[in-house]
Amino acid sequence: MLTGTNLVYTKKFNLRIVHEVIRVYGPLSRADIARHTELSVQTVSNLVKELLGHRLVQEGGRRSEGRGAPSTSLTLNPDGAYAIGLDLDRDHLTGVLVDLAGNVRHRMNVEVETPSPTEMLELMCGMVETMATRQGLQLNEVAGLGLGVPGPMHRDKGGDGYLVNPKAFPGWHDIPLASWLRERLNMPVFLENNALAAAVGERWYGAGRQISNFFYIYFGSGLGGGLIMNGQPHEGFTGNAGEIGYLPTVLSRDSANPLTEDEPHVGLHFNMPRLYERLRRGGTIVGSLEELDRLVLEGHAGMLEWMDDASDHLTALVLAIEYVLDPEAICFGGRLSDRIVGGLMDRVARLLPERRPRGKVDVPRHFLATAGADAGALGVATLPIYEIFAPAPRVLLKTRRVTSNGQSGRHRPVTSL
Amino acid sequence: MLTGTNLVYTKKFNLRIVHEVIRVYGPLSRADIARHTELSVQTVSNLVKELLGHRLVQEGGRRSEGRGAPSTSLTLNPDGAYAIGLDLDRDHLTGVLVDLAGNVRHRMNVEVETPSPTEMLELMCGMVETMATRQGLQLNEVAGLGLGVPGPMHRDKGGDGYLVNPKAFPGWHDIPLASWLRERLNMPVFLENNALAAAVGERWYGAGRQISNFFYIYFGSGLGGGLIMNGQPHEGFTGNAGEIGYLPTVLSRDSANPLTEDEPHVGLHFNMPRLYERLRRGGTIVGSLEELDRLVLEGHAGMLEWMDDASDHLTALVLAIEYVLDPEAICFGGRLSDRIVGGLMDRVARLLPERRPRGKVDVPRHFLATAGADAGALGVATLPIYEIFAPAPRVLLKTRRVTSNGQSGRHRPVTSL
DNA sequence: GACTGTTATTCAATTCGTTGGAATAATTGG
DNA sequence: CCAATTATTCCAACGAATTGAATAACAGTC
Repeated sequence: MLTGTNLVYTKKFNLRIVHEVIRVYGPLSRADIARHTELSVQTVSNLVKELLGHRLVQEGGRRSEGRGAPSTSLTLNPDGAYAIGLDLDRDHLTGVLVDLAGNVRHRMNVEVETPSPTEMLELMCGMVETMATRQGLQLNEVAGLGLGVPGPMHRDKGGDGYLVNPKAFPGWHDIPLASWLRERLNMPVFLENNALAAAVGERWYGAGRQISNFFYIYFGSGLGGGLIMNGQPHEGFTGNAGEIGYLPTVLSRDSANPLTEDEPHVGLHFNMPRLYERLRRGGTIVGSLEELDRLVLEGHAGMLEWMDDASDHLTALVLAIEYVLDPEAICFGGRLSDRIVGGLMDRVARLLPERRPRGKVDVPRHFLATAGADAGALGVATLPIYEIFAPAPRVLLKTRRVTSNGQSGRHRPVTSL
Repeated sequence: MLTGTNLVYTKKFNLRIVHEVIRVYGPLSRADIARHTELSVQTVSNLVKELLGHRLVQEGGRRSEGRGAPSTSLTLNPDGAYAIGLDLDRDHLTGVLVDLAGNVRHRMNVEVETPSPTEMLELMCGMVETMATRQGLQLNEVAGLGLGVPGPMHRDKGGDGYLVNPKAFPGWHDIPLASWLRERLNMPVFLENNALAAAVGERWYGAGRQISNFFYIYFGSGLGGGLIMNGQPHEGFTGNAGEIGYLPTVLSRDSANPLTEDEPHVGLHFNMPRLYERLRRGGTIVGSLEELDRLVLEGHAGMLEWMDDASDHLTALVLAIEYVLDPEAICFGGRLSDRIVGGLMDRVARLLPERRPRGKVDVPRHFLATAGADAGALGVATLPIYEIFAPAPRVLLKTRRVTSNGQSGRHRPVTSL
């Protein structure tokens, strides 16, 4: 826990910092990097040479600005590493293969319905192998696999996560999906709440690159949330931080509505099957997110009504987040279309001022996620990348705890920063 | 922001780690420290020698366990450093002088009533000088001054905090109290929300030493909260993280109780002046926290009724904290007596199970703060100590940003780890 | 009581990444 | 064409952690 450090770890960290600075602010020259990192130019030169050797960065053309020697610009090499992300939800499995620059090189999508764990394992392995093959990669050339699941989840001692969602995934209790996949694919596997994964993706490739404290409100087939603090994903003690969907609708019992079994928590208002049912009662038969988007575009009354109701609850959640966490920003995204998410954001923005108990001067700003509907899959795909490259403070410490990804013996790490 | 590091910072950090390990797990031998920190025994020996030179640690007797050479035990030297904390609230100003081991060596308390900023400045400087003199210290031998104020607050560009509380502190708008004190006393000054300060105190000296993720619910003359994440205090983007008192009582508007101007946020149920008024309406005249404690001891019906009401709202807040943050524990403390806080905790523990929407397996545990009624003052006093000794990840980085404490030119730092 | 294995601590030499200064190269501005 | 400026690399040096050896002190065993 309270471990020291030494110059070996210093180098590991500085390598990651140089990589990170290029990723976030690039293209950059060696001198630029030195200014950003406050490292000496000599040190930067050495570190860059090493990154070039690993083919993680590449030299661009020489560019001269003002007088002085022209600088050689450095950018990340997109083909420096690949990772695969699988986003599992109650109705679908989406897979993406991304490169180091965050480009989605391949994408697959399958509709599913209450699959059994073993069926799902086969489906997942098939997807991973198919996408790797398409990219012309051996499995051991893939940096790792990220797997996003709808929360809540449970973590065992080794840090591996298990689904805890008896309603959407009956028969999945205590299924060690991550271990299975590691065994089969022989690569690092990261199982994570898809909301937090989406937040990591936004932090890594989206608007979150410049924001180190934000909350991500994730609209999947339910409502989830992920938390980035000090630039790092925050899982919480049991891995369920940000599970705002489970907050009771009515916080105090002495209010006039008593708690009913039917409507206990906010998330139910964002449950897609329930929304379909609600629309069906109004005479509109839909069953997919695309159709919902079309309804909004057409100005469907029942759908707009739902958005009003939903944003009312959403406003409450935003308030809770504001006061408990005081983040710099709140990001809205997920699998719902940008039109729907944007509509909810507009409504929340209108409701918020009158709901804040007293005039706050500094309020977090809201922004729409940049990743679009594949935010979840892209997010989990970044988890292996993040593990390898992120300049987390942890990298500096000697703590050699067993990581949760637990790469088994045979896997040769793609890179060893 | 994304700065590198080098071996100078490595040493600074390792020095702090050794100090911290002794503080938390001590007394420890050099060999013990090496095992904890994963540093080599030689490195530890060198670092300990340096700490001994600074008189920050001291050698105890030699102790032999089993075979082998006996080890010399090391403990912190309580007199290695002193700091002063002032806890300001609407009705009082409490000051403590603490040593490095967290012992309160001197304590002062003054009742106040809507003081002007200049009056308060004089009062504070007087307290600081009095306590320093009693301890036989020059002002420049004090590591620093921590100042706790009831939130919310506002931070300027330089990181200095300003009170934003027009009701309890009229005429204090835009008063740079921290700068004034720095100017007058010529020592580092840290202005912080007293709830967060109490959390830091609990983390540093109390049960929080072993817990690195917890939320501190602070009962002052209002309701506040402080957040420790990854062992570090979390201020939030505007310095107001944890201000749970400002959450609306009823989260969703479509509930049967509409929002009234009179009862908008949860904190009002924990507002002491309002509690006094409530008891007065019931025929009981009290005006201090000690009297409230006595009422509970005597089983006063109105007071017990308030505790029932209050814990109902508290339960809601605990739920919000559980789901947004997922901390390891929640700490209850502040200026209310342990009897009252304990009573509230008991009631919350009874209410919680039936209010959680569905069966959670891992729930944060609750514990009573160890510091007692002076938690706030003790907490702020630890802020300067924390700044000097805490092995925060930041210490490892080259970022030489202007710190918020902003020690001016003349002050010679007590120690330079 | 001498011997052996174990543990704590320090001394001396080594290692390794960062650093500072000097050197080289390329470009702009006058 | 020359001076100033900027980017980059070569080289020697520094400093902190590390490794290995040495010393010391103790418990248990024969």
